[in-house]
Amino acid sequence: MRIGELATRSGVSVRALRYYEEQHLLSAERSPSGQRHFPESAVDRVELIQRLYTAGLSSRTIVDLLPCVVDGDATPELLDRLAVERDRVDRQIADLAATRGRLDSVITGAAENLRTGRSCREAATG
Amino acid sequence: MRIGELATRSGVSVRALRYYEEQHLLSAERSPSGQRHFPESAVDRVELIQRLYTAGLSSRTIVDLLPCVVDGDATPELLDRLAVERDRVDRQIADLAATRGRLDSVITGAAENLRTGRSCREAATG
DNA sequence: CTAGAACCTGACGCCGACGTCAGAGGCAAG
DNA sequence: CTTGCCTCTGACGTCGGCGTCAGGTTCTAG
Repeated sequence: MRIGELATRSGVSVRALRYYEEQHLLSAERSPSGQRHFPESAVDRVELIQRLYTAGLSSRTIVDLLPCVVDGDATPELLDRLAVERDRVDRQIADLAATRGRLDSVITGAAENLRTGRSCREAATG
Repeated sequence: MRIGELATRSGVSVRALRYYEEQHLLSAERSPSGQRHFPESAVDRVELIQRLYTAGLSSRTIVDLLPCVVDGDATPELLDRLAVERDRVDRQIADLAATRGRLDSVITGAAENLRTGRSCREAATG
């Protein structure tokens, strides 16, 4: 498929796809006129890339790990880097969970204050 | 305390602290000579700010929500924004958990391939 | 054949959370 | 007094993941 279709199907911009190719995250056949042609599998691959991006991995890291993630093909060194990233994601999740808890208790408390018709500040001074 | 001490105690750079003040995330008394002086409570506050940053909130959002988070003082509108952010964090956690699972199974699979002394690629071609 | 959509390659713009450098005070110790 | 560290205010630099514009080619529908 051409780049426009891949863009709509994977939900990312055409510009982003070109960027991914530039970063060697994605490869494409070229038609004689120079247009990119992607296989069906590119849709999944782009979604995977997005997933890794949102997990905080950089292009550099992703390009190193992708062969391993896609093919299951790894060296001990790659395995290490994968474990490092997984652990980072673990810490990130724990951190977010703590923040979520904090936000939640703030929401609960503030909602309670609203319901009882007074803020903590007012409660303190009055 | 002065800015250097706050920096070492909260684990962020002096530059970052000045930036936080500039963004109205932090306020400081000034000595006659212009040096900032922070109360003890600033340490916790900086850690809270860091927590919210790493949860993906922007300075703009944090500055709006901080009074609420710190004082429990909220309007219905603020409560909405808090809930929006909490839900975003929820989705982020779910997303990360999925990615973590993916990474983990890749690691397991690749480790298995290494242990059995062959890659998937080799397994496919031989 | 032609209009318009889709595609191409540069190349500059952007944004946020700082890093970093410059140049100039301030402050405790010997 | 001076040495040396801390602090100050600008102000420009950075980096990553694109957005966006320019100027040109290519594909497709009528």
